[in-house]
Amino acid sequence: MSAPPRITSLDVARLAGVSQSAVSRVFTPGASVAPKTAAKVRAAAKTLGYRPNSLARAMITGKSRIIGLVVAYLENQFYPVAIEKLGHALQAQGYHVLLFMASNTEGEMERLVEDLLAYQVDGIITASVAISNDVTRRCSDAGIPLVMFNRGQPGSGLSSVTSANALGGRKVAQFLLAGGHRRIAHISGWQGASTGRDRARGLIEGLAEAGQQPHAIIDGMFDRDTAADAARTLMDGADPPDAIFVGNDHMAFAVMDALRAMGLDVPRDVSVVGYDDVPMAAWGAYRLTTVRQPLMRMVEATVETLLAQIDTPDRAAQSIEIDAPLIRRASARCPEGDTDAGL
Amino acid sequence: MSAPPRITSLDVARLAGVSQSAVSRVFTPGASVAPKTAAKVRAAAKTLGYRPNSLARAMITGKSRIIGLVVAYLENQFYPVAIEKLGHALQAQGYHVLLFMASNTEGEMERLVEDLLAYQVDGIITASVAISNDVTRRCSDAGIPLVMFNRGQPGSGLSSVTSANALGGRKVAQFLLAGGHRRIAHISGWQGASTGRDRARGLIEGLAEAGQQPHAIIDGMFDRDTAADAARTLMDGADPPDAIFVGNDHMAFAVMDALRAMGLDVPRDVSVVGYDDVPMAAWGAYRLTTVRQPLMRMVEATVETLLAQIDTPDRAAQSIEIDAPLIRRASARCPEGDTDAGL
DNA sequence: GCGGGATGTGCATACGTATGCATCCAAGAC
DNA sequence: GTCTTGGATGCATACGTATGCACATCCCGC
Repeated sequence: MSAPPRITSLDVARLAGVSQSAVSRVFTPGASVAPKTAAKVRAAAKTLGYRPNSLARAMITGKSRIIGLVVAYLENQFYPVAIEKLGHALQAQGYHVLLFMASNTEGEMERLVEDLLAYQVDGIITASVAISNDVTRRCSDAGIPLVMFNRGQPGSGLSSVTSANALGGRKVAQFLLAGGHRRIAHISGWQGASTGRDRARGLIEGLAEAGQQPHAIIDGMFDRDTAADAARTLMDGADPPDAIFVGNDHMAFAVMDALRAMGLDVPRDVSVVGYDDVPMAAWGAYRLTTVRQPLMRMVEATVETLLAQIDTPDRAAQSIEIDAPLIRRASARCPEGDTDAGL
Repeated sequence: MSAPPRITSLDVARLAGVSQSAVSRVFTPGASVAPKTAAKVRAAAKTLGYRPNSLARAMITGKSRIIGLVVAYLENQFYPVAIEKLGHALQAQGYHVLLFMASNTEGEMERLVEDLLAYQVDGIITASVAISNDVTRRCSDAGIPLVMFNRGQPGSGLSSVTSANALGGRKVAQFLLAGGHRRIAHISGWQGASTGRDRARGLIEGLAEAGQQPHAIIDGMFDRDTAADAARTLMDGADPPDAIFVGNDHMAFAVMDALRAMGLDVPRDVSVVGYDDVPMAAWGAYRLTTVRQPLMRMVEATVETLLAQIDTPDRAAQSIEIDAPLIRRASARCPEGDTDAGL
C-alpha cells in the first residue's frame, strides 16, 4: 500500500542489460541512442513503472523547468482565468507552475522571495498588481528572468505585458463623449499601480482632446467596497455624473450593484464602463460595456517573453502593450447610430 | 546582470571557516550547532546571498515539500477562492504548490500523471470535480497521498473532503417546502460526480419525507449554457416549477440570468436556490439564497488530512463531510416568520 | 582488405545537500 | 587529577540524473 520502492534509472538499466547512461539518453530528447536499445529500455521502464526524477535532472542541468507564479487576490475573476491560460501555455512548453500566494505583510514578502529562489525557478511571472516593487527587484537581482503580467514598472528595466491601458482610457473617453455624456467621473484603479494610473491618464487625455475634463476622480483601490462607496459619494453629490468609468470590471460590478441599490437605472440614469472584460461582464445581470484585455494574446506574449529571456539571459527587457478594444454592451448609452467602425 | 554565480553551502563554509556539514546544520532546524558557529555561518551566508537549494535537499531527504494541486475550469469562482486558501494554508506549513491544469483529453491526463510523479510531489490535492477516476487511482497506486477536494469517490479507498452535500440538498427541500413551494425542480450538478449526485439525492429524500417528489430533474453538467437551457425548458413547459434548486452557484447565476431574460421575476415568479455560496452570491445583482460550503474548514480539513497521510503513510483514508448551512438571501421566497432557528 | 568517419555505448564524475559515524573538546562529577 | 558525558564538528557518502570522454563497433568507399 505505501512504502513505494523508488525506481531509478539504474534499476531500469540493470533490467534492460545496459548502462545507466543509456537509460538517461533514452529519456533525453536529441541524444544518440540505437533504436534497438531504446526499445529495450522503454520496455524495462514500462514494466518497472519508471519515471525520470525531474528534481535530480534539474540539479544536473541547472534548469528546473519550473516557473514561479506569484498571485494575490483571486476574487477578481481576471486573475483566475489568466492563471488557467498561463498554466496551460506553460505546460505546453514543458514548464510547470509553482504557485505563490502573496500576502501583504512585509515578513511574508521576505519569505516569498526566499522560497522562490530556493526552488531554483527558471523564471517568474507576477500576476497581480499588488506586488511590491522591491520583490520584483530582488528577484531580478538574483538573475532570474521575470515578467510582470498586467502591470508595468516604468524605469525598472523589467519586462512587462499589459494591454494598452492609456489608449484604452482614451477610447472610453471618446466613446462616452460621442454618446453625449458631459459629466464623466472616474473611479480609478489603485494609483499605486501603473495599470490604474495609465487608464486614468488615458481618460484624462481623451477628455482633454475634446476640451473637457473629468467630472471627478476617486481612487477605488481595485476594491469592491471602496468603489461602491465612491459611487454613492458621487451620486449623492449636488451635481452627479452622467457616466462613470471604473478602473476594472471587478469594481464596476460593485458600482453597478451600488447604483441599483440607490434606485438608479444603468444606463438611463448613469452610464458605467469597466475595464478587463472578464467572463462575468457578459453575464445577463451586468452586460457591462468594457474594454477587453485580450487575455490569450497577453498570455502568449508573457510566456514568449519569459522563455526568450530564459534562453537568452542577456536579452533586454521589453514592455509589451497589446491593443484593447472597447466592447459595447448595455451598461452605457451608445452614440447615435454607433457602429464598431467608429473607434 | 545575468550569469548569476551559484552560491553553494561549500562557498559559505569556506568563507565562514567551517565545514560544509556545519552550514547544512545551521539551516536544518533541530540540528546541533554551537551558537557561535551558527552566527558565523549566517553572517557568511548573508554576505554571499546564500539560499539552500530546495531541490538538492529534496533529493537527499526524499521529501520535496511540494504538493501537486490539480484543477480544471477556474471560471467557477468557488475554485479560485479555494486555491487561494489552500495555497496559503500549505505555505504556512512549509509546503509549496505545483499547479496542474487538467484538460479533458486522454493524452493530457496521461502526461499529467507523468509530470505529477516526475516532480516527486509529496502529496496531491485534486480540486475539481471533472478529474477522471483513473487519474486519482494511478496517483494513489504510485504511493502518493491524495485528497480529493469537493469531490468523493465512494469505494475507492481515497480520502476526500466535501460538505455534507446530501444533507444540504435536504435542507433546501425543507426550506422550499416550508416556503410554500410545491413544484420544485432541480437543475443538478453533473451526475458523473459525487457532488452532483449527493445534492440531488438529498433533495429527493427531503421531498420524499414530506410525501413529495421533484417536479423535474435536468442535469446541468456544472455548465452555464446547459443550465440556462434547462431553465428555459422548464419554464417554457406546460406546468412550470415554482422553485428551482440549482446544483451550484455558478449555474444558478446563469439560471437567474436566463429567467430574467424571459421576463420572469426572481423570486416572485420562481424561487432559485444555489449551492456553494461563492462571494458573488452575495453581490447585489443576484443576492442568491444558497447553501454555504464552509471553505476555510474544508481547506483546513484537506491540508490536515493530507499532511497526516504524508507523515503516516499507512494511515487509513478518510472521507470528511462538513456541515453546510443554508444562507437566506433574496432569490427564494422564505417561509412565513422564518428564522434561522428552523433549520 | 584497409582506413576513416559516423554512430552507439560505458565509465566516471558532477550537481548541492543531508546525515551516520568518528572524533574532539569542554565541562562536570568524583 | 582522571573519567565520564554530552555537545559540536568534520569526513565521507548517498540521493538520481546528465554528460564529456574514450572506446568499441559498424559501414562504406577506395
